[in-house]
This record gives sequence, structure tokens and C-alpha cells, in this order.
Amino acid sequence: MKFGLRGLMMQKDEDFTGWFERVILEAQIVDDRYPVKGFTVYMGWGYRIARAIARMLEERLEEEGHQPVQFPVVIPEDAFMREAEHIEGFAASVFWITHAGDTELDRRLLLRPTSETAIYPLFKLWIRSHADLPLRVHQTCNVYRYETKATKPLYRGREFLWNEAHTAHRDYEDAERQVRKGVEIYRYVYDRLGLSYLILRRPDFDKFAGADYSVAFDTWNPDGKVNQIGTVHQLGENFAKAFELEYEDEKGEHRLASTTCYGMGIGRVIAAIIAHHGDDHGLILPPAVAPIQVIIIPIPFKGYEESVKRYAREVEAALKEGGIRVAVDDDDRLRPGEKYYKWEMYGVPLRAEVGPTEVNERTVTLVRRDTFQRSKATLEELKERVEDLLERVYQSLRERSWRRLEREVVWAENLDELKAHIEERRIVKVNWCGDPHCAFRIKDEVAGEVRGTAWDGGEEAKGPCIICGGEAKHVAIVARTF
RNA sequence: GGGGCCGUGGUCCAGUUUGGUCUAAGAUGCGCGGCUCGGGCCCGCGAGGUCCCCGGUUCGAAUCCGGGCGGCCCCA
Repeated sequence: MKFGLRGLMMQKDEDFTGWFERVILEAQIVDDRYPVKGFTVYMGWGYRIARAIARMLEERLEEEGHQPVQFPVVIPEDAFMREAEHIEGFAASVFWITHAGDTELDRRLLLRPTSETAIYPLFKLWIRSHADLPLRVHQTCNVYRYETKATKPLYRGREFLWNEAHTAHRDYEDAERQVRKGVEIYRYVYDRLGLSYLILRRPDFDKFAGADYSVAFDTWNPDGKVNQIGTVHQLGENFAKAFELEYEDEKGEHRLASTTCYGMGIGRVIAAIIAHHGDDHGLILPPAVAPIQVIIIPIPFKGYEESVKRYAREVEAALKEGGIRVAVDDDDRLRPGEKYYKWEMYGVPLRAEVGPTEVNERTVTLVRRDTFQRSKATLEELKERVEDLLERVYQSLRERSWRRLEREVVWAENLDELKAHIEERRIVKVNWCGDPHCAFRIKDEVAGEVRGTAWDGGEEAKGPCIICGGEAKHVAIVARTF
């Protein structure tokens, strides 16, 4: 069988969902066959990527003054019930712990759907004076939400891995600066993953439950539904009031703190990496988070087995010394061709082939995962060449992702155009007066909804609102959602 | 909320319309052995299935009926 069935079935453009499901399983990202709906198992390769993403984010957060913490997964009912809007937003999707063995608990506990109400009771104890502020913490953990809409591996689960940061400040303005900082930190991470995104201020009716306002990173997905990969929230004094986060200022007066929080769903980020960068051969990983950046494939011709193996180890050592994440695939049950397909599925950005020719020349044949372009490097120049190629792979993934986003976003001047574009599964810009009723009308009329308005300025609205014809105050982004 | 489709070894699935030929076929994957190993080669041997669950109809159910569970899609 020269042309395996697998090759024929891999059609990202024809059948994204089918392609995606196969890739996550074959590339050992997650296994969605765990026998509880909405709960997914991370496998080795996927979890290594997840950890790499989390670490990159954690390092950035810690450089920016966030302390790592680990709060309990359970929250007592009375703490959860403190902030009215927050309860309203999350109550329906909360998992409750009501029993221990046969004993009914006299105080129900819930599995955190997000950790504000777990963290603030302790913030209250930790914050005494203005010298304790700003207080910034973050944790990478699982959260639990009983999603009623269709669950989808990596995109929407009832348990999901994320990193959440929580900060407290002396006043609204300082919290405002932190919101900007949060956006900047997330931007840094997405940029290094080569992901394109829109930064939107969510409309009030779609903000985080209990927030003053919410900023979200939305990105394109091949099925036309935008993927929210991160959110940053200005909470103002809402939670500080509910949890009595007071401090004593320089003048000895008691004042309410202002708080912010931001969360990044690791699964959705991985989903975006798969969706943006992948091709019909499988994943293509951005070098920054590829568990293996260079895979060495020995080509063991008869009579050369040992010398090829030895040389492969030499190449590995040279790269390892240069700080490259490298491995040799010396599994002799697989043929070289099979290994090519395997590591392409896994998305390793560079392949190094070493056979008798390379042994004799003391060279390495390098193949880019994204373009399949081949080149040769001598052992001496290897490290520099590999670094250069990894950088090129990264740059080209990133450019491609942004070009696609630019193509996906289109203007609509009227409702018919909007309908047509949403039908084509595009992301659409429209003039909007800012009235929620007009936003709801859009949701009623088309299969998409108002996701928000450009957070940092963006285009100026010109002309009439697409619904009511009144003067537009914003350019709104309308798109399908999960 | 409304409508539709589906559930068979790890994976993809044939078989269901018309019950018996099913002791469930095939591909792929897996294990062992061989091999001339530069893109899934080839040869031999082998393991692997409560046909989603419960109940019913029947001499006989993967197949028909009822209920349940699970998954997917479309529409509002």
C-alpha cells in the first residue's frame, strides 16, 4: 500500500472537525474517550506542550511580579454566594459536593468554576496596608464548569486546565494599569506561539460575571467560530466590596481595593495552535513550545548501521550542547519513511536525516516541517543553521496565521451583507450604535453575535448603525461562536 | 428549546432495509519473526469483540420493538 488510507483522510480544509479529532488522538495530544462527558485526558505529547505553554506564561507573570500560589479546588457555598452578579453568571454551571460517604455535608462545597471566591477571603487576611499592594498571584489549575452546550475536546470541557491571575490594587487607576499589563503579557505568549488574535472589549451583556468590563482575545478557527483564548477583567471594587478587601492608606484611612483577574485556557491555546498551524500531515508546532525541536532520523543502510547510529548520537550531542531540544529516533522497528510521517504528525519543526552520505561528508540533511524544504549543513555550522531554521519556521507560521486572520475579517455595510458573510463563516465588522438591543437584534437575525469592539482604539466608526440607523459609536465584531 | 443522524476488536468501518448463510468480514493498528530500511515496502505467524445498556417479540436478534445511556449534526 503505497498511498496509505491515512493520507487520503487527512483533509484539513475539507473536513476540519474530522481532521482535528484525528490529529489530537494520533499526535497524542488528548484522548477524549474518558468515560465522563466533557472530561478529557491529556496524553504525553499534549501535556508536554501544555506545560511548555503554561511555563512560558508563568515565567512572564512572575517577571511581572505575580507570585505562584495553589488554592484548593473546593469553595464553601457562603464565599461563592457573596457577589451577586458572579453567582448569577456561574450558578447554573457549578458542580456541588453535597455528601461525604453517606453523610450529607451541613455546608455544601463547590468545585471552583474560577477562583475569585476562593482567593478573596485570603486576600482579605493578606491585605492590611497600602504596603501590601499591589498584590499579584497566579495559579495553573483545573476548573470545573457544567457546560450545557456541546462539549468539544480542547475547546470546551467540563474540566479544563488554565492559568488564572488575580491582583489587588490601591485604586481603580492602578487596576487599570494592571489590565493593560495583563493584555501585554498574554500578547507576548500568543506572539511567541505564532497565533493571530483580535483584542476586543466585550459588550456589557457579555462581560465576566461580576466585572466592570472584560477584554478578550478572540481568534479565528477554520469552522468560522471564533475561539476565545484569553480574557482580562477589570473588576473595579465589585469583589472588594463583597469580600471587604480594605487597606489602610498612608493617611491612616481605610479604603477599598480594586481588583483584576485574567485567565488563559491552555486547551484552547493548543486548539488554536493545531487549527492555525496544522496541515494535512498533522501538527506544526511553534519551536518555542515544541517538546522536541529537532528529530534526528538515522538511515541505517546495510553495513552502515553502527556508523550511522554513532554519528546520529554525535549530531544529537552537538545540538544538545547548543541548547536545542533534540532527540534521536533509533527505534529499529520503524522504517525511515514511517518515522517521517510520525514526527510530522507530532509537529516537530525540524527533521535531521543522517545516513551513509552524511556520515561520510560529516553533514546533516535538514528538512523544515512547514515547507518540507531540504538543506544541508556541516557539523560545524549545525547549531547556527538549526537556530536560523527554527526562527524561520516560527516567523512563517506567525505570518501565515496573521494573513489568514486578515482574510477572515470583512466589512458589512448592511444586514444582508452581514448575513452573507456570517453564512460564509467570516468574522465581520459592522457599525454599531452601542445599544444592546441592536446587538440582540443581530443575534436574532444572523447565526453570529456581537463579540465586542476593538480594545485599543482600532478603526473609527463612520456612518449609521447597521440595525437602527442611528449614529454608530463603535465598530463591532460579529462572528459565530462555539 | 425544536428536528435529524449514529453507537460493531485500539482506530476506521462492512453486515441492520428483507431476523437464520454471523462461530461477525475487511482495512489499519498491536505482538513475534524475517527484510536489500533515503517517504507509511514486502513475506509469515499471532493476539484482540459483553455487536452501548436493560427489557420485549421470536424456535432464533448485531439486525425488529420499547426504554435508557452516550456521541455527533442542523435549526431557533
